[in-house]
Formats: sequence, structure tokens, C-alpha cells
Amino acid sequence: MMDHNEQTNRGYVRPLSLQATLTLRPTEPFNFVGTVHKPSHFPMRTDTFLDGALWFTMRLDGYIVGICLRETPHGLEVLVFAGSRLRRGALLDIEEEVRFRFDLDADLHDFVRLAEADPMLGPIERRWRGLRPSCAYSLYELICITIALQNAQVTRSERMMEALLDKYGSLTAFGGLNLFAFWGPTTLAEVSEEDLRQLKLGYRAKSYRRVSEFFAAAPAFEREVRPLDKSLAGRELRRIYGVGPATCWYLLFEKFHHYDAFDYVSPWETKILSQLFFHVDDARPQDVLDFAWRRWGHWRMLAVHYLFEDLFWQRSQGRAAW
DNA sequence: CATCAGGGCCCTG
DNA sequence: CAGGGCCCTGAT
Repeated sequence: MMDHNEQTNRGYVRPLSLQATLTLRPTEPFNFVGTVHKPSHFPMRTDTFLDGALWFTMRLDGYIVGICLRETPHGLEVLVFAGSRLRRGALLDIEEEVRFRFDLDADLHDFVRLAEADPMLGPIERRWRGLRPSCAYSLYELICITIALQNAQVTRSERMMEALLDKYGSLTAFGGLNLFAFWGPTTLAEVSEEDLRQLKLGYRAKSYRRVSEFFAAAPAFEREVRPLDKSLAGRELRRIYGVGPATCWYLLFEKFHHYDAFDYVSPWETKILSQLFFHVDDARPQDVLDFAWRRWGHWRMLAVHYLFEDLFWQRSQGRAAW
């Protein structure tokens, strides 16, 4: 009789120790907390923001590293933890990943100028000056998260991710924390849809399989999409099974930093923006999109992101209007 | 207890 | 290009 926990990672904890420290210089202005800590994201046991530092895990060519980001007077400090000595070149890869994932090379000067002349955006931009869109995870990992978000309430999405990490992720120990690293695409590509359905993923089980097969077959996909413009990148992303319009705009902004990726707005966002823009409950999505386009042009998604992050931040402080 | 909509997506006609 | 079906869950 097969124990259903067989071939899981339960019980194994991978110890990682400090191997190197990097110091990176983001472009100015840079807002550390606003960039690395997004209260709008649901919590997962893959990362934590603790005592002013972001802790998360990363896969590099299949092996797992733990990362701690913190702000120092000299710049952004990156502590790198690993299970063994880093291979040659690993630090360069890690630096490149961190720079990209947290949009450290962003040029926000025109956005700051735009916001200064805007009574709606201005006060919020000043509060968060230097905040960038960011995602600590790889494209594949972020798509796994967005699939869990589809057609589900947040609590259910959290359960799906929890179940997946518990079964297919790797638990690590570093810096006194236990954080999960994601599974690699090849792992899920070989799991049957039936097994995935056991984790209460519903019809998304098929998406997880197809997405994992896609990335297992195209490990350089994310790297190839990074330099593309918005429409080309979007076209590439839409080739992936399970990535529709909602997921696509989300990826274009959070992962690929296209500050104008506001061409689709979901129902719940429409509600909130209706209030902010027009002081009504239910404006039409197209009116919301048009408003942002006319007001902020190329910067419209970044502007909307500032509005949302500010709202979520206020809510996390217990003083939101909703 | 049953019914139904929900922070989409794919597929079909 | 419009609309039905889809896993599950919690609200009614």
C-alpha cells in the first residue's frame, strides 16, 4: 500500500548558509519598503518581510539559494545563502536576477514630474517616491501563483499554493527562518492531472501541467521575453495555456515592468477605481481605462499601482475606507 | 439541504 | 466574438 505522502518533500529541510554578500545601487529615487514589500500580495511561506528585510528563495539552474535584501547606507545589501559553495558565475546571475526582479534600473524621473502636477496622484507618489513594480519570483513561479488566483477567492488561492508547496516545494532553513523554494517546472510536468486534482486545484490542474511542460521545454523563455516591447511580450505570454488577458497584463506589469500595461481591468479593480476616479460605484471598465490613459499616458499602470499599493497599505494599517 | 457566484480561461459554434 | 462549462468553497 502506497503512502500518499511518499515522494513528497515533507520532513526534509534543506540548510542554507551564508555564502556571499553583494551591495547593489538602485537608480534614484528608490523606495526600499514600497518596492520589496507589497501588502496587496497574499502571504506565502516562500517569502517574508521581517524587521525591515525581505527574505525569499530563488532557483538558479535548478539549485536553490536563499536571499535576504536589506537597505544600508551604502545601498541595497543582498545576502546570499546556499547549501554549498556557489559555483563560478553564480553571483553575477544572482545580481542580474535581483536587479531585474526588483526593477532596480528603473528611470522614474518623468513619472515623478508627472505626479507632481497631478492632485490625485501627487500626494500618494510623494509618500511612496521611488516605489517600483516588483516580483521576487521567476516568471514560471509567478504564473503558478496567477493560476491559483483565477476564479477563486484569496483564501482558496492561498490553500492551493500551500498544498502545492507542501507537496512539491523544498523547505529551506536560513537566517533562522524556514521558507519554501518553489518546485521546478520539470517536477510538475511529470505529475499526473489526477494527482494535482487531489490538491483541490480543480480544472486548474490541467493548466499547471501544461504551463510546467511549456517551461520545462523552454527554460530560456523568460529571458527571451524580457527585452520585448509590450505587445510582442504579451503575444508570447498568451501562447501559454492558462494565460489569458487578466493574467497577461498582470505579468507584463509586475514581472516585465511595462508601466503602461493597463489595457484590461478586472471587475473588482473597476469598482475601486470607479470610486477613486468618478466617485461612483460602477463605472464601465472602458471609462476607467480611458481615464487612466488620458491622465497618465505611458505611466498609467504604474500610477494605478501606486494608488492600489497606497490603499492596501492604509488597509494594513487599519485605516482604510473599505 | 440545495443552489449559486466567484479577483478567468479555453473551447465551441 | 459571444457564451457555456469548469473545480471548489462559502454565502444564502
